[in-house]
Amino acid sequence: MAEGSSPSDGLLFLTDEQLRKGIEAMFFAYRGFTSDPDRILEGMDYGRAHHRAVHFIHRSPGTTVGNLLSILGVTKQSLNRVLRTLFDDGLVEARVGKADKRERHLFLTDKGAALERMLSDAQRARMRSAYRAAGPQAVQGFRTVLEAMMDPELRRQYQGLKENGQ
Amino acid sequence: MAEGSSPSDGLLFLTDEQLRKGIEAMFFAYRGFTSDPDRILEGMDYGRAHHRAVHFIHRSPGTTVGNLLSILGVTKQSLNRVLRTLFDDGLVEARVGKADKRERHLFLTDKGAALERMLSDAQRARMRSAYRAAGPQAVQGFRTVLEAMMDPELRRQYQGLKENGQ
DNA sequence: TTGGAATGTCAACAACGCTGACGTAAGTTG
DNA sequence: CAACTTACGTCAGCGTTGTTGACATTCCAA
Repeated sequence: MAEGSSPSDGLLFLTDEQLRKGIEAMFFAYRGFTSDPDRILEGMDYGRAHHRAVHFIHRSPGTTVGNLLSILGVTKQSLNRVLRTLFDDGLVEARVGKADKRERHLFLTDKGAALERMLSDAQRARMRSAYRAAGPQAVQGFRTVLEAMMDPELRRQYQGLKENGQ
Repeated sequence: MAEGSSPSDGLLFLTDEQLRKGIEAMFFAYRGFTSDPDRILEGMDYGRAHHRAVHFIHRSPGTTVGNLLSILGVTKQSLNRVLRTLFDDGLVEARVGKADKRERHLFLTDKGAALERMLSDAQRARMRSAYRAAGPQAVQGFRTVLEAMMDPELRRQYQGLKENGQ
């Protein structure tokens, strides 16, 4: 039992202990991932939910409420509460759809775009430094594993964003 | 401007667009990451906070309340609410410290261990399938980037867990 | 015209963060 | 021993963000 005691020795990275470390890495990394925007938003009347809305409206200008709902995976009541404050504060603007007048297309105002920039600058700074420290090959692996971890439905959403992402 | 239009051509993985994709990958992957345990816990009177407590008590049996507080990064009031229900339901047990009687050392009961297993089996299954699909090299990169993304303080916690991790 | 889709809104509630304040037991130090 | 500090518990109150359920409006489509 010197070596080769496991089924097929290239599979040591699939041991429960390795998987557990991956789980904990996700937990701690996600904390870091959200901490910079959270810090910026605290004190303003906004939170993580506002950040997400602003992010995806920036990402896909003109997206509809329903589309945003399916990306964010929350109820319309929950999203609506967030959108209302963003309208009221003049960060987001809704234009009635041309083709389908029931739809409301969402856009950031200049003020909204300014907030989005502040938030995403902070978040990108952390990603950039992590990416730089890890190197391109690690980044490739990072993205591969994350994609494999998504629910198929969410993966489609994610990949959909990629394409129309400018 | 055919190729080589960027400062130093190995750095294309640091463009804003690449970073944005990484950010979105974290967002969607984390949703998948938490969804299986969430599904199991819904209906029981527990939530994500209970899962985290149970996870780290399993991981470091005999850990103290204070230690758990620093790992989870929440207030004692918040943690206490969670621990109380776990005590009441007989999932977690506290033993007064021998050396320092102010400390309470936390352990899972059999019932608690059973819940932990159910939750971590589900979560590991997802990780395992993602790891398998991505391959060992990608997994290596995944872990490297996540570690680089953590706050230094949290990274120490994470690495501390690694060592005493069985 | 009738049904369903897209959206808004009111009300109530739950989970889980937070702060502030107070209490108690037990170590530690002067 | 007295005084301070640490580890923990607890009460009360509050904020964000998620949930259901119910109801209204507008408008596309069959």
